[in-house]
Amino acid sequence: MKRIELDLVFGALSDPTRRGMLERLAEGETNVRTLAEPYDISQPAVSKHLAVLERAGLVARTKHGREHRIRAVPAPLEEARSWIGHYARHWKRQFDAVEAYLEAHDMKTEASAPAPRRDTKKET
Amino acid sequence: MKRIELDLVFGALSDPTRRGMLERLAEGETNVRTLAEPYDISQPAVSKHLAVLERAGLVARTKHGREHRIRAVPAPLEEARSWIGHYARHWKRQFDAVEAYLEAHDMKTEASAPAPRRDTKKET
DNA sequence: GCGTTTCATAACCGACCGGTTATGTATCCG
DNA sequence: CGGATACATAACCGGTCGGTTATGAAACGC
Repeated sequence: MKRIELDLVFGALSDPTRRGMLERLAEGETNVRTLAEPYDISQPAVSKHLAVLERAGLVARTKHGREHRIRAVPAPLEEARSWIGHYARHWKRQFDAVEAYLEAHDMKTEASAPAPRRDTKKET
Repeated sequence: MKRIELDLVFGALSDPTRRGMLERLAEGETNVRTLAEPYDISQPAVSKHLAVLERAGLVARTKHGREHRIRAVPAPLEEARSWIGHYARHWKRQFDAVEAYLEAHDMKTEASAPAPRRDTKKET
C-alpha cells in the first residue's frame, strides 16, 4: 500500500517538467496558467502533469472561481526522502567497505581476479 | 545533464521490484540469481531491471567468472535525496503557512468560498 | 569435450506515458 | 446576453516499459 504510493511519488519525480513545477511551487501557490508558463507544451499536457503530481499526493488544488490554485504538499516527499535515507546508510557502509577493500588490494578498475591469491579468508 | 541523471534515478526508484533489489543490496553484494530469488519473474526480466538500475548509476557490477556480483552505489541516491531535501524545506514552510491560515480561518476541507465575507483584504 | 550454470540479448506483446488537437465546462466581464 | 478566460476531458499517436519466450555466450565441473 505504501509501496504503491512510493511508486507514484518516484514516478512523478522522474519527469523534469514535473520537478520543475515542484521547484516553482516552492515559491508559493500559483494557478495553472502561471505554472505552465515556462514550458513550451500545450495546456492539456500541463493538466496531465498536474494530475500525475496530484495522484502522487505531491500537490493539492483549491478552486478559486475559475482558477485552480496549486500548492505543494511536503508529506509524500518526506516519505520518499526517508526511504532513501534509510537504505542509503547501509549502502554507504557497504560501499565504503568495498572501497576500502579495493583500495587495500590495489584492485580498482574491473576486478575479476581470475587466479585469486588464496590467502583471502573467504568472508561469506 | 544532471537533469537526465535525476530522471533516471527517480525512474529507477519508481518500480517496487527495483526498490526491493536495492533494499536487498543493503545487506551486501550478491550475484544476479540470488538477487532475483524473491521475485516471481523470468530471468531476463531481472536482467532488464538491473540494466535500468545500472543506467541510473545506482548499481555496479563486477564479473567473477560466470557470476556477476552486484553492489549498490550510494552517490546518485544522495543526489536524489539532496534534491528532495533542498525543496522540501521551502515546501514545508509554504505548507505550514497555508495550514496555519486554514486553521485560523476554520476553512479545512475544500475552500472555494463562493460568497466570501468581503472583509478579507484580497491578498493578491 | 560436454552438459550445466549464470547471465545477456533479441523479438515480441499489451499497457502506460508524454505529447498533440479538438471539444466541453465553468466562471468572469462588458 | 455573449464573448473571453481558465481549466478539464476525450481521442489519438509514437515511444518506452515491464513482462514474456527463445536463443546465445561464457565459464564451471565432471
